[in-house]
Amino acid sequence: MKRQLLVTAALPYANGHIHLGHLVEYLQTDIWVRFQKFRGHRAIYLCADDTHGTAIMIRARQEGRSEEALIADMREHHVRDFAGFDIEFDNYGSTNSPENRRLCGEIWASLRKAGLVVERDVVQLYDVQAGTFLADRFVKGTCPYCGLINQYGDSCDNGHTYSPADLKDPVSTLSGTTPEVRRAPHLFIELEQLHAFLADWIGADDHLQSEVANYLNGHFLGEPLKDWDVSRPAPYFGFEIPDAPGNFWYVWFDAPIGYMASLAEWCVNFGEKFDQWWPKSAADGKSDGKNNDSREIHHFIGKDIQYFHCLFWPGMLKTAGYRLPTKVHIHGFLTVDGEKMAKSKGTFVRAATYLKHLNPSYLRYYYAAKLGPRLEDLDLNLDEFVTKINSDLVGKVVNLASRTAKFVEVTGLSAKYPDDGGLFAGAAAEAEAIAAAYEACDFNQAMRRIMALADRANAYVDQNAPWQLRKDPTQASRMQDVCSVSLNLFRQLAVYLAPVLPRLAAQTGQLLGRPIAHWDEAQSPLCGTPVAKFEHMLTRVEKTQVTEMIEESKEQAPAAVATTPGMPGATPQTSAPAAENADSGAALAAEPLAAQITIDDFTKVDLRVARVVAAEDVAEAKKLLKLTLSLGGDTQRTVFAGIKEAYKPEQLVGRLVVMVANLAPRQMKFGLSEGMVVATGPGGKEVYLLTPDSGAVPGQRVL
RNA sequence: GGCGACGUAGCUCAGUUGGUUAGAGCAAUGGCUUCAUAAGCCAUGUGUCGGCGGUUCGAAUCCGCCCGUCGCUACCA
Repeated sequence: MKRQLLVTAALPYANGHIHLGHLVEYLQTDIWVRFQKFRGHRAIYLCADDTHGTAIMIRARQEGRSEEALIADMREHHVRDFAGFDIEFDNYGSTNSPENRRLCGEIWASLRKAGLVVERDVVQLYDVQAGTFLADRFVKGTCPYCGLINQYGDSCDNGHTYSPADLKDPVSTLSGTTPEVRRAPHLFIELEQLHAFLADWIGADDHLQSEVANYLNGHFLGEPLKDWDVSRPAPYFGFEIPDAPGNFWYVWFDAPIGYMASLAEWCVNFGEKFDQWWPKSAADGKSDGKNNDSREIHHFIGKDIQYFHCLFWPGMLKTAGYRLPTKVHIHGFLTVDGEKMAKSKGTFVRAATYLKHLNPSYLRYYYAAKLGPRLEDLDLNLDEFVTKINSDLVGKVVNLASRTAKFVEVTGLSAKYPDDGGLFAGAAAEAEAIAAAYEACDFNQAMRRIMALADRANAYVDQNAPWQLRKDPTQASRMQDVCSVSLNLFRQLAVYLAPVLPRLAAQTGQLLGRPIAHWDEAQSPLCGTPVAKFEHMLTRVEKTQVTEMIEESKEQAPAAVATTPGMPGATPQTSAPAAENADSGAALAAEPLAAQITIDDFTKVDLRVARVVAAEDVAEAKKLLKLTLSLGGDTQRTVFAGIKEAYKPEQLVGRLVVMVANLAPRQMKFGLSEGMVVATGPGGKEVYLLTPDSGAVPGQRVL
């Protein structure tokens, strides 16, 4: 049966550049779609830039240009990066499009009609000077419960949560002014009304990987679903809600609808009908994805945005009467050499930087060789990357052509396919198993099977030694036969690898005078056709190329920090830690200066030099060390400091630190903390204690 | 602390509806070959399948507990 597949990858946010982490998803999806097309199904690969939201608005302001100019610029970068990796979208749209506005309106209307929308006031801080409401992370102030200063608008570092309106001494990080408390109506979707439906959908028909269904059941469906705040008061870069003037749809509302908008655009461009691809559900309302026709909808996303795609999105589609996704395929994050990508280590590599140093086919193959159907993180091991490309692609696959093609440049392939001991037939018989692996997104299994075939083919060449036959003119036809077998086995591999390595498929078509256009071409050998002059198809990777790429990524780090944590459309690692190794504006940009204070304000904080006289691990705590600090004489303080990941207790004993000595004591699970030590850094392993220069003694005040 | 995933050769991983001596690739070692992008072929080794206990005629595979790693979450910073 010929299937019709609508396939999407998550929409990259227009606030950051594409990097190797994103590419896991776009390549995984590209390979899958190419595979489907190659098998003769109708498939389209849709994507778009995700363009709305506060982060874009603020950044555009900072850069002194319009949001439209900003997103147009980023779009250009994204499109170029994707093309550089042979990622072939059928349509690349934007959430800031008329189609999207229209579809948002339509879906919104059905949510209204279904009685899912409720209005409720939200108390928020308003920056009069900037003329905008402040999201929690744009406000800083003092915790109303514990007096901790410099805290975000929703919760303090001591774990108290509160409304931003309760924050003491609030300051807008946008303007440095004191914001006003304003009340604004927000619109919420009562997702709980769809609870039963969602629980059913999540558990049914293989819509989700089992581990995902499991996670959602455990984390969300066990209790009532919370209302979803989908509106933002002006100003906001997005679409104004037609029946709620002055309010805009929250970016996560219009982002997934962007899939549909991209489809709509594609339909216009190619004269297709929208509802042929994204049909309305049956009249009985059973939009459960298991419709009896051959139309399928597949979303590929990262594990960070499961929540939106597996709860809100099905809920919206269901309510609007659209067909639900056939499957949401969820992948893990990328690590490099076993660790989270880090700008400081140069492992946060932009797509464009990679392309300066390395061939995109390498990454396509490497990811394919590592990707499985499950939600697992994928490790890019740089040494393995080099050996795998060289040994698999160059040593095994391409070598098959390069070691035999030139022997038959003159004669072409044998007129009749020779006896190869069943090798070609055997490899042809693998087609379905390999296809099944691709279909299941088990690319690593597909690659393993293909490489096993490559091994057999190389053994054949070795046993039949065409270079020996060549020396004996009476063996000319035998030699041609052997090379014909070898090249046909090679071509078979190129067919199987075509979804992953489209360039290799094209080159093979060139070499053997016949384009590779369909999966089934692995079923029958070429005979009696000419062979072109062999040209190198893929060069070996040198470790130095990889090293240079990493080095350049280190240098580039400061410029690449613009991404905003946790924003919509986020594919993996858009929320990677900010760079902190260079004197760029990154750290400052990540945390703008607090409002001005007077010297009196400052002297309220009594900072003192203290010596660590004892430090012990708090075994049950993940982050805490228990420090005993001496302020000189008999005065000692116990402080629990969240520096466990960064320091070992024995490293600390004896050293001087700076502590906040007049901080209100705080009862913690493990004891009373009587102050805090001063440190900087983003947290986790990257915490840096402050130390006075030598000469300072405990008890001295820091001013 | 809670939830989840994972833990198989030096490395990356495959393998579980329970069934004979546990696999692949890479790396390593020895040999062969020299057509090929210092490519290829053959041979070889290694594993208490994280640990303990249970179910079973039989467990890497099922169950329980424990340990470790990672993620989310809580507490906390």
